[in-house]
Amino acid sequence: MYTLNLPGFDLELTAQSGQCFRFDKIGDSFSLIAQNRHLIIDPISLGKYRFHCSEAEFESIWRPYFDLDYDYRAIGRMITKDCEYLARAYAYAGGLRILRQDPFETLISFILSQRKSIPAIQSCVRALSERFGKPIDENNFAFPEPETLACANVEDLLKCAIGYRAPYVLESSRMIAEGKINLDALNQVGDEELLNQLMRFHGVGIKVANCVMLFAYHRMNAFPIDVWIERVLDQEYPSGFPFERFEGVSGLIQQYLFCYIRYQNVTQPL
DNA sequence: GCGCAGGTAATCT
DNA sequence: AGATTACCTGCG
Repeated sequence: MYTLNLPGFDLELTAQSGQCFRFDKIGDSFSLIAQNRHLIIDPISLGKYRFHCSEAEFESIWRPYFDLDYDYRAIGRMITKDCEYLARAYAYAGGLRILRQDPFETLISFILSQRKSIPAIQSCVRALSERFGKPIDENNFAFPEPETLACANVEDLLKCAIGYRAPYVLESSRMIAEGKINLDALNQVGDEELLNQLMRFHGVGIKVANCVMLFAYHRMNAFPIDVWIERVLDQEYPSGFPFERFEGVSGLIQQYLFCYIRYQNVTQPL
């Protein structure tokens, strides 16, 4: 157990932000499968958390995973009062952190995400892990390796309710297993090249590629545009969003806007 | 039974 | 280039 203060960090918001599909809320606590581990986190009070792991594990694994050393205050200073809508979004979602997730898991998860709700994506990812992943403990399974999915039968994949995305998952896994694309090597390339390389995967378009860039490669300027963000841009920025003003961190802005519009939709649905 | 949910690729014009 | 359409599956 390791309890500490992490001022400004909002675990609940981060867990339900849609960037990661392996959080479960159990009572007041959160269960997470990542890094080939299973982690329980108890919120104690505002900005204070108890991690069910050693201090050493927290510092070496989870502090980087939760991106706790990135300076999120800098972007807060960029969002001034004249930003109006964005300032409100930031007031709500400023505690969000961009997780540093595994590229393969992120790639496959977002290939699955098309035409699916978040709960449906979660259940698909869990099914894939239970069927093809390495057991971590009695009830929890790591996300499968590319080599395992590359050898899977289509029927077994279809049992995970992934439907027409099965060939996408299979082919992408094969490309990686065969070394046609090296996901680790992509850490070294620039944003534009990374986008192009990711879009070589069948089933990966501009939106999914940007999600992988932001959530797995921590490219803070990647700006995924889905139906929700499209609505925000249409309704709140009819004359265009000032991307130049947030050059380098527009992906974070996207996350604030995304969480805020979804929150509004939950609390006061149309 | 029908329409839609955090899209993509193929196939039009 | 831009618009249209089919597509697995689960849920209301």
